[in-house]
Amino acid sequence: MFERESRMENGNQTYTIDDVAKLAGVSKATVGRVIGNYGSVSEKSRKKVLEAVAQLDYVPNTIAQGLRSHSTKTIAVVLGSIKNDYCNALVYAIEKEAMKRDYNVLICNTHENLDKEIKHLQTIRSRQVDGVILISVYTVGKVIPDRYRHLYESQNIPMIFVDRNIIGIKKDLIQSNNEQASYEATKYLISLGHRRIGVIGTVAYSTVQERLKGYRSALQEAGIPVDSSLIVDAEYSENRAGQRLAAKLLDEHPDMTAMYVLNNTLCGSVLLELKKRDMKTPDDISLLTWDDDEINELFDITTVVQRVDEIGKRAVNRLFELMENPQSPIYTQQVSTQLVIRKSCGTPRNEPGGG
Amino acid sequence: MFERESRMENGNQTYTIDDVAKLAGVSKATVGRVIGNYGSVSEKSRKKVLEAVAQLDYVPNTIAQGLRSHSTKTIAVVLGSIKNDYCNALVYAIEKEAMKRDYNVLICNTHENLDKEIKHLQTIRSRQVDGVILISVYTVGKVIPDRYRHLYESQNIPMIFVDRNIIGIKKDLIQSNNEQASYEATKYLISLGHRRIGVIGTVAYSTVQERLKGYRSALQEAGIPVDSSLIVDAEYSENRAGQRLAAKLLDEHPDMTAMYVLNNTLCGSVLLELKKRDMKTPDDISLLTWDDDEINELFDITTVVQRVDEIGKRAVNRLFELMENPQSPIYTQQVSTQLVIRKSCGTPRNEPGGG
DNA sequence: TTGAAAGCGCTAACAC
DNA sequence: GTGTTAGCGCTTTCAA
Repeated sequence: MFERESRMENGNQTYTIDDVAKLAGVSKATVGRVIGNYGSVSEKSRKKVLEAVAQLDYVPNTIAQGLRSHSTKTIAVVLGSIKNDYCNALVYAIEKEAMKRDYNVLICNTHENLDKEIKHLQTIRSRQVDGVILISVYTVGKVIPDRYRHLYESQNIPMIFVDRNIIGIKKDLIQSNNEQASYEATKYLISLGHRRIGVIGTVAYSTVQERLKGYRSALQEAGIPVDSSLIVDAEYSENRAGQRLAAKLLDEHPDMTAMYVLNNTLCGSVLLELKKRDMKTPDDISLLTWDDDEINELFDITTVVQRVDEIGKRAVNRLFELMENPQSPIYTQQVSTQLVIRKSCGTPRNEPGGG
Repeated sequence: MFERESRMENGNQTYTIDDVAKLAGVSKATVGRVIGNYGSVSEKSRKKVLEAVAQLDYVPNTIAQGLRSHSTKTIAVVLGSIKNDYCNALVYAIEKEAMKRDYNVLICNTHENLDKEIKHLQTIRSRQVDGVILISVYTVGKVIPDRYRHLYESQNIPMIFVDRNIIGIKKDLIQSNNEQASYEATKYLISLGHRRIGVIGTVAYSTVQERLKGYRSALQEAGIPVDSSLIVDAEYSENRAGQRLAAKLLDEHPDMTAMYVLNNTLCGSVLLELKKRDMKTPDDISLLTWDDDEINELFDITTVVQRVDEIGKRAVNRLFELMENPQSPIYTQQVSTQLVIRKSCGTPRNEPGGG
């Protein structure tokens, strides 16, 4: 009794549902009904409870709620790195949408490292997170070891993939219409007269493969042979891979008239290489990239803009659907992109009028 | 009994400490000792427990641990927006450091909105987070209402400020040596011959005020009068404030020879305005900014570079110190910066040789 | 070195 | 409409 009173007087202490019940003169079940907004409570009781809550500045303990109700009001976002512009904008959108529903977001960077992804997924499980949004490290061709499969296939925690798919794991996937958008971007370059279009991207990811598919079909449709030496693969981890690969393409393919960059992370360093060689777009070379950025506007770079905000929003909404109905059938959502035409693409050099 | 067995067979179920205890043939207290690594356990028991843990792929339930032990292995980062480059890099560093200690990071964007900050701090409290890193919205001059003071002064949850201070709340603060660095950056501009230096920044934040202080003292030291109309204030929320304010300065102060930008968020849009006017650095105007970025390298902009990684690391380490010893005396850490000189600052135009 | 038992703060049955 | 009670899965006394 003494301790209870001393707690009441201590502004730094947090009160429990018992304190509220005692002050309101009702049982803690009734308090629970009021704050949880379920069951039925008389107006009189409700009022007393709300007054007590206000007086004590009572906030229910989410941890205890979670243990009992199996809902922690938390979603986890697992992705390569929040430093990546796409991921960054995605997390921002997710957090914003989650907040609307009073959910919090746990951020897990995998640094594009398999072990870290596994570790995060384990942690998430032990934290009883309500849902997971995953941009997996798993690249096309890599197989998840059996002993970790349960982390990806657990029916307990709803999980959806964003951007990248994992072949062999059936989950909801939300991504841009990569193939179609890439097809159209390539077609745009072709329409300007380009036939030798270099491509830089991290080939192993499903996303990039889809974009490559669109690139190839546009070329084929135009009767242009696909030269695989024009497609260069950037290892994710390499710092300034874009610079090295742009240099490689420029050195080995003097006939190349356009560069098509499939990851935004790479574009900045491609520009560094162009700067080094004092090459300007579109006069010396045409440049088209994915994902918008302030840089793109400053350099007038034509860009395939992804609606990351929309993707994040849909991811959260879909996750909530799955929380309510885990049996909801799996499907893939493709979000449209926009080709923002600026000034970095022109007609091929040395071919005034198509000579 | 039947249910217990069926759980054992279901790969998707998560096991509890009871399952492990049963399988290992010991009490759950002993299991707790092994996985928590405290007390003393015989080698024999330890081995049995570890085998059972491995066999069941048991992971302790963090929620239950948290409820009982009052440690949730979570720290919360509350800041304006993860989209901001500085915050972004900070969160990245924090998460990396936290992971080393098996702590997870809850991300809370305030969108520079007071109500959202309050709400997040309340949520954090109810979540029994172990520590908080805060870049507060509270600007100089604004007073925290009494009813919310406890959120900032609670002795229950260790909290430290990063970057921005809240006057009147005594907490650890980790920030760059803003005043000194700004003094030196300004001195550098003065040494090139500039006397009319325009400043763009979000004045209300303590960080920016410190930088302004350094700016002023450098001018005073050089005997240059401080013209407050050269200092323009960017509201945080305004989109492309940098562009509007750069335009204002350029229009109203034709004698201005250099611009000094105190927030990185503003620099991109300042460049847009320069581009619009077809002005080049350093020929038409000199430009110096805070916080490095790919853009700065591409545009050869001289920059005060903050060691965000170091700030994040220190923040986490200090937070852990405070968790262990909440009585540890409060202090401020200033992290050094580096003035990276590129090509955006030159001698004032129209003054060849100082005419 | 170990186990039994209490209880963290809450929700959900089940009575009344 | 309301209260009592039994746990959620774990840690932590306290005995043995």
